[in-house]
Amino acid sequence: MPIQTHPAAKMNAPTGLFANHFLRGGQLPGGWTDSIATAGAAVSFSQGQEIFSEGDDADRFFKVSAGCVRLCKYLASGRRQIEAFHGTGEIFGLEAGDAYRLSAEAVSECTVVAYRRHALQPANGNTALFEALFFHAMGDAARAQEHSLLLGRSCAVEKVSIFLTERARRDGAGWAVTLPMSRYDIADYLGLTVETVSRVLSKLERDGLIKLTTARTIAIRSLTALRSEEA
Amino acid sequence: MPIQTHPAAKMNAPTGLFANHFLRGGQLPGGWTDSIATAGAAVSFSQGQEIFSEGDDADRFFKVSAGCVRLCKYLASGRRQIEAFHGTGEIFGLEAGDAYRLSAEAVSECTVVAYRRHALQPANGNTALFEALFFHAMGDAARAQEHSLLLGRSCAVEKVSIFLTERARRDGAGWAVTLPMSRYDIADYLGLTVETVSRVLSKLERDGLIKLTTARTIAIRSLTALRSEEA
DNA sequence: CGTATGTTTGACGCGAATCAATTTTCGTGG
DNA sequence: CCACGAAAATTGATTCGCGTCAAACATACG
Repeated sequence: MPIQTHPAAKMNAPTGLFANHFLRGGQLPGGWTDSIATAGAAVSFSQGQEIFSEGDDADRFFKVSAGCVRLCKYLASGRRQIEAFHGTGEIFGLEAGDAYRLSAEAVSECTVVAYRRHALQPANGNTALFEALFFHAMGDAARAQEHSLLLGRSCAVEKVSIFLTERARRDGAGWAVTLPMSRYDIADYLGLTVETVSRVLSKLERDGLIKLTTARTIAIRSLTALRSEEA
Repeated sequence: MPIQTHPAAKMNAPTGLFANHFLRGGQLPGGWTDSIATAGAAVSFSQGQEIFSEGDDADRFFKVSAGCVRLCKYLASGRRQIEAFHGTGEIFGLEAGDAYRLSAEAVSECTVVAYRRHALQPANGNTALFEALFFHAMGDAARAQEHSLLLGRSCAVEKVSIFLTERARRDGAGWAVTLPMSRYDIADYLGLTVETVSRVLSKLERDGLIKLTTARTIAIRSLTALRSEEA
């Protein structure tokens, strides 16, 4: 069975300002990076390492060239909320203000390329880049809203099911989903505890919807059934 | 005691593309509307009326000139999640795709002005408008992420407390917070039930943090104490 | 004034968090 | 290559916050 197409991918091209770009979450059209100065060569981070921290001066933004990055926020109580995971080709860390509102950390060993924010100049006639950034911001907002929906109105089984189908759609490798992140990361992304995530995965396996090949590799037995678990 | 300034308002002006605009959530600089064609005069909606529906052709976007609008999504199960409330001066309904991803409804009697999306042309040299839209999108993303944090990692008391302090900050009318929306709306915004919202408000009143003057008017007794209820 | 809608309060049950204990996985050095 | 220790993941027992169900009360509207 083919992986179903995400609703957003079905949209037709709109008119006017909106006629040129259709981007998947966080991505920008190829070649755009040539038009602005980079802050340097690609930088690698080992697993768990911090790329930038909430409150840091947001003078740079990044593109993932390999691996996976998480954007998260820590509360005074020690709780953590992961806002998003960013994989290869996606950009992150572009802020409107002068400080990062979230921290970025390497989920897995990863490589990112940094770009200087002040290199972005709207007056230089590079409307294509400008448009791309605009759509990036719009995509960010859309994904954050989807995330809110997930967090606000779903029970544990629904959350995990949605997470898995979304993952399956992303890496598009058929039924095998490879998770770069830990159960803790998944829990903090879904607003659950590690134990609950683990329990739900076990339940989904007992029900025959998935198979936990290894802890970080999940085979999806029935995407249809899994989707039906989504509210 | 003065209402505390929201962190975002404290940011210093950044450089480059980011040097010109500092906008509160969803707002655009005055006068920008003169530069594009409107779809017509202001339109009024009565309480509860639908402005647009999820899936509708998103050829227009709107600015609230009076009243309050809610953006929400309905799940198949009948559950509803409110993503945001938009008050006077804020714009909403600007989409990257060709269809609205959310429905917009009038929370209170309200008036909005519609603008044609295709009137937005980046090539006409109107970089100021373009920048404004970019920052609008960035602001949308930021607020959606704050919302995620709220939904994912807060208990009922924290959610309501954050909601109230945010409201107090918005209308800035000292200690009296006027709520244009019902308890149902608040509940669906916070990912709670009406009963829980009501119970928490009663508890906050019992504890002396607020005073329920009328159902839709709340006097804040101690903003400090209320803030300490936040996570 | 009566009906509908919105709000509050109470009783109860369920789902997910918490606390606790294994088991598994994985990185590291012998 | 295997042994070891640490971290990750799973599983179980119990608690508790919030949802659900139900009813009383308040407010707005025709």
